[in-house]
Amino acid sequence: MEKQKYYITTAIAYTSGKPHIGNTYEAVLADAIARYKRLEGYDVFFQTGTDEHGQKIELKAEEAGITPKEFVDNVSGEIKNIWDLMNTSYDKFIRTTDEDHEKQVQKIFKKMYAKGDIYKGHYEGMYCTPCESFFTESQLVDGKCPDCGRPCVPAKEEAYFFKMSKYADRLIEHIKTHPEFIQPESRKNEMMNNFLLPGLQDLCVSRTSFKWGIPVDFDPKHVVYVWLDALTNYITGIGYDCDGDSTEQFNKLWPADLHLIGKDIIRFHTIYWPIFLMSLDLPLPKQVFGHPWLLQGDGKMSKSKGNVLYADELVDFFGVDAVRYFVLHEMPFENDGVITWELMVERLNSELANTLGNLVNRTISMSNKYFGGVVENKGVTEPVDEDMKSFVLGIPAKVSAKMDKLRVADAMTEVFSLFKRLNKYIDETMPWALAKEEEKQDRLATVLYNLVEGITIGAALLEAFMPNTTDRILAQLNAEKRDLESLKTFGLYPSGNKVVEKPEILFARLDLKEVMAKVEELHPPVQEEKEEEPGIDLEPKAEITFEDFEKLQFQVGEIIACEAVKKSKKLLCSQVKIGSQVRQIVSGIKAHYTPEEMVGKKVMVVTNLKPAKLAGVLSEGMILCAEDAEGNLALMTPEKNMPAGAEIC
RNA sequence: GGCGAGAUAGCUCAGUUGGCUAGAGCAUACGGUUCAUACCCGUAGUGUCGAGGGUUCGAAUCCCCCUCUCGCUACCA
Repeated sequence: MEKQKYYITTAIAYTSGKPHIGNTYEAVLADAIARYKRLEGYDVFFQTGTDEHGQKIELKAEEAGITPKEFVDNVSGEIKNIWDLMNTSYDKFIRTTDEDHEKQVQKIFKKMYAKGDIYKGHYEGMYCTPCESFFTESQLVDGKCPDCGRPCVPAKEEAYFFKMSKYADRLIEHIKTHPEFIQPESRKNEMMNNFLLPGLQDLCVSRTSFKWGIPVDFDPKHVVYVWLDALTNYITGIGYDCDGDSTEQFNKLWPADLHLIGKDIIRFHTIYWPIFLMSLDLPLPKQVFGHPWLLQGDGKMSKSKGNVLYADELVDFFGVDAVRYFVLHEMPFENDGVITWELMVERLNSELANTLGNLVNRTISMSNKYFGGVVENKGVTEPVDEDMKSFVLGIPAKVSAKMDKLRVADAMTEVFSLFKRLNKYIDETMPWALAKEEEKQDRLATVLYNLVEGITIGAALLEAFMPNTTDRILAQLNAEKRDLESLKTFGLYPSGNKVVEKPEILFARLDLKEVMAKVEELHPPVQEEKEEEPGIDLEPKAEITFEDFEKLQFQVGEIIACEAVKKSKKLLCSQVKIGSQVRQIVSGIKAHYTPEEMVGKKVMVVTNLKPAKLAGVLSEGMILCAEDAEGNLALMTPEKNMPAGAEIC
């Protein structure tokens, strides 16, 4: 019988810099699923890769003084190295700069245009370069990008648009009739309620403001929108051709069984991507899983805080399989996971070193001590054996059930419960006591045989998560790798085999204090932030004349009262004394200042701004703030005491 | 403001269609054991199951209301 196919993908990684452990997690998770499916007998195709176009990369390359291609070659190589270091078993590593991909994207664009799904229009609005996104004026946060908080620049482009609304009903229907399509389910509601049901906007799918992208071949001043470019990797990577000349591989693999992505890009994968596919008359992927993020304990990972964890560094500390274990185990299904040095050391010691490593070690030691390493099934069983055996034989089904639901962390926990059961079996049978009695030698041999067999089964189940560890255990036991089918039988370890003489330590225990000391050395606490504070470069706005500037009126205002705006999450409403009058000003700074803090402050106010209503509250001016790259705000206050109303000029 | 998810042991969480004295892991304490990487095994816990009300013979579970947290989204001059 021909094997059933299973096509799994990760999101392709954006080549703007080195991926941290949170990004690496996705590749490891996909790898665990891919490996498990292979164990189950599927013909698995696992694709990952890098997303390499866009203005952000064009700018980064310019900063680095190299061409965009050189830049992405470097970063893509680095990402591939990390994926390899983590032992991910991808079948294809696609790059969006691959020639065949680029060609195909151009053809796809043309086909959508010919079909009338893409039309030419104009786009006017504010543009955020890092996010590659247009926003309307009203969407901006203090003139900044609502997604990343960085500055936006006004832009008007001739642009191509995709008629999203044309397929919206079909997509809604599909989501309703395929409850498994979007995982976890809570994400489904968000997409439906926020985007689909209110009505989809047409999507701008081309850019003219930069060059580093795939040109629209019939209108070369446009490049294809990066998301249209990136999403299609899932089909171009396996040989899609939109002229109907797709490869056999494509016909076999598509539709994908699982797109594994971060929860932040669910929208692109469950709305835009399916609609693009509909436009191409292709079936939709069976499932999109938006996994949660892996965060570091002391706040979000951030390069400026110096607390970013990278896979290669963690591997230096703990080894590849331990790192795979951490990221897979600490990641729950729906909520973000947290990873800390303390937690990693704790997991390593208690689970990997104590439960698993020590079990293998003591079993091999006893085999050598009592029988010179020869493991023989003498068939002297006792009632306690049955309970252990049925427990061990029950685990594969449990693991399988968890994996079917993509509960990888839970699946791993099941495997470790097997090892715990074997430790208990040792206590139940007390081999050291049997060893002292001449007539119990055959019983002792049977017990040790059962242990070796049990460990062999556990090791086989570990393969998807920690492939190296599986190999190392089996090598020490002189055992063959088992397929899942053979795990239904207890006793397949060849009786009379000899285990290794000296057990190898699988996972060495680590001392938390020593680890922390080393970490400190590598990452000196960044107290003197001021020392090397990186400046922030903004997109330059168009030059204005002095007359333009003179139109603005800035004055010192004293906040005499302040309260939160009831109906809003971000707004504070302040009464600001300016000269003899009091103005009411609403500002989006609730996340940074409490109303109490605001009162008494002297701040910089734009006083001749046209009044407007925010969340139904009148605002007669604007309080000015400075904002850093992470969105932290600081009120602008006069350096010396100045009276309310003083002009700022 | 809209939509959604959640609040259970010190910590992280499980609790399927309402049903026997509410569970697991980690951490803690005590006991056992010595083959092993000072390891393993066992025992013990503590819970107003967020607050209040209701339905029911019976509610962590269903309904109402309140408080708080989180996600997405809108607004954020």
